[in-house]
Amino acid sequence: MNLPPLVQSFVLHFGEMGSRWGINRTVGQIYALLFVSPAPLCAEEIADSLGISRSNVSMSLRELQAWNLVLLKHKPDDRRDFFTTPDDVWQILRTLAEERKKREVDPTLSVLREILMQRPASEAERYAQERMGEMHTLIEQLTHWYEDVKQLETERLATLLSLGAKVTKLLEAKDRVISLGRGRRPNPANKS
Amino acid sequence: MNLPPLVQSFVLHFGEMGSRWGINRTVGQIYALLFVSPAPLCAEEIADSLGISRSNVSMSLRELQAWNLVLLKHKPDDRRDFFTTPDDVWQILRTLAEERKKREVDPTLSVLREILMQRPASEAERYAQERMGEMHTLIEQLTHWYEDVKQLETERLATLLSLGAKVTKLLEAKDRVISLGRGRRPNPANKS
DNA sequence: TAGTGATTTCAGAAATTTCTGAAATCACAG
DNA sequence: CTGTGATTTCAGAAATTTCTGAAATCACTA
Repeated sequence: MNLPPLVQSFVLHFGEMGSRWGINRTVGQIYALLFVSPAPLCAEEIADSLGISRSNVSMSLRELQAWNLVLLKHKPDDRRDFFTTPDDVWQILRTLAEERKKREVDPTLSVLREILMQRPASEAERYAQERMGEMHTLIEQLTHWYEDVKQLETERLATLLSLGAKVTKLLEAKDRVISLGRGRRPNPANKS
Repeated sequence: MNLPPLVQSFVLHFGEMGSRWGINRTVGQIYALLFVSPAPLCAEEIADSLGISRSNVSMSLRELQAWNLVLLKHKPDDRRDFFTTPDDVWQILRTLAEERKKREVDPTLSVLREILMQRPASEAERYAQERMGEMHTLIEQLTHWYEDVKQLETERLATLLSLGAKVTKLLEAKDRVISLGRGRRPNPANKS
């Protein structure tokens, strides 16, 4: 591996991290390298910088493309493909969330739904279904929230983040106002 | 594997999923099995149900304990250990979030901070640091938000979830009230 | 159409992870 | 102590994943 020390630490860490997620070491390293490179890199440059085979780079880039995590660029009068990551880290976060949901959450929800449709043939199955129902409900709540907030513009999203738990204070305040103004009982869980 | 069909589907799916995360197939399967079992199971029962070796069960349970994902129970006059998962799925979610943060986010933050302390020795390093700074800022924002909302009682958390993006509406309303009442300009990003 | 360089594919090699059975350890009862 | 059963450890076997080099494919030019 032939990189400036700071970049190398970063790349190595992402390699480690990669294996702790589902993606493998090389994929993590390539992503990290692209992320901190000022200009797009071609496959050969990546292979040289990381000291890995050209074919490994090809396969790993394919993987990153499947995750929508890299952008393909071209230089005039150069047939080679060049790769980068998006500039905006918020955009990267969104992509990551979306892809992980697609790969991890959606299949689980669909398996759960499938199982919950069936009729339990024993007390053991009845109880198992009950538990899966609880899990299903929780995941649905989380994904609904996600589908909702992912629509927000980045600025609003950042605002929401920075408020954190303090929004609950607002909720209380709002409930007071409403109940005061219209004589209704507060019901913070009401969706509409 | 010797399980009721519904349970088996669930267990197999979690095994698959496990490998897509960092944990391995067996660990995922054991967790799934415990989750849907009405009563705590001992190691031997797990080994039999899943058709895996006793020693594999032992190592996998150790792994699950390291994740704080299982509870140890004892029956009177029985020396064996029995295992379950917590009843409350929200509690499970909290544990999962906490442990993943500990293993994935915290080490990354610490590597980033370390690198950002250093003085760049070249333009390439300078740019790389800039990018890592962006990443660091984003992750800090996310973890601050997390540290904040994880304190909430489950009921409030659920309320917050169900509101989703609608809280931004409230923020706008609040800003109007404040600016009206006190003659201040709205500043939704203001933390205090 | 032949030639050139970039890229991909893929069979097998290398590395890593997972799993097992046998032995060791442990905890307790008699 | 000694025996019994539960549990853990760990070296190596088995399985899986990752990586490579050689060959194939592709895209484009002359």
